[in-house]
Amino acid sequence: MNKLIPREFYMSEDSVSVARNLLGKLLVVPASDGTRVSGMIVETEAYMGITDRGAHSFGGRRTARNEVMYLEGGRVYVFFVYGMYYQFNVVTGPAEHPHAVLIRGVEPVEGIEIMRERRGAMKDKNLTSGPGKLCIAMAIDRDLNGEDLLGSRVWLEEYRTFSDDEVSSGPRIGIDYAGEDTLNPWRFWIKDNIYVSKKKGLP
DNA sequence: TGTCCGATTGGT
DNA sequence: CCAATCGGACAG
Repeated sequence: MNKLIPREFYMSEDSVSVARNLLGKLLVVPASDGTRVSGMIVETEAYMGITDRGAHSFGGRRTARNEVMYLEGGRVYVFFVYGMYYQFNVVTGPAEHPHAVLIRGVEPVEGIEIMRERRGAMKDKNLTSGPGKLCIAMAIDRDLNGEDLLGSRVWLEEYRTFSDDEVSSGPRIGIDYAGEDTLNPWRFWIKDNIYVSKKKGLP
């Protein structure tokens, strides 16, 4: 067990497939005392580089914020948004190929008590069911930006796999400004899992 | 330097 | 439905 995901997994240029295959992987971010805090990935979105109007790297945009998107696959891209939330991404593909996969939901596996403390008086179903929520629960912030997923501060492990009939896909969330790219089915999630983020207004 | 707005969330 | 809350991107 505890099988580390190797570099090759992240190096694929097919970021949509990587997003699909990240489902079921275990995201591990040890607490400061070394305690394992982890969650199984249940929802992802692919951001497809310079041709994707929804991506920070659209049009070749390259700034201090998104610089790590241009590194080789297997790096962590963390950014801050809405004045209060962080978002955790996995960089994919070779260097100078600024694709990434946003992790939008995880199911708590280890260290759930620590997650509860970090999230305050929230019901368990709200601990990690959204990209901002899981960053709070797993103590992911700006400090992890650029970190290597083959290092010792944050990494992914094999955990379990899901067949295609257990997985759904559809348009990404919160990118209404992306024009013709808004409707691309680049979001993936595990059917019926309660840690998939809830879109406002849906059951 | 000034303005606009966001890969969200939680409460009304 | 909407406020919170502030850094990044870009215009000037």
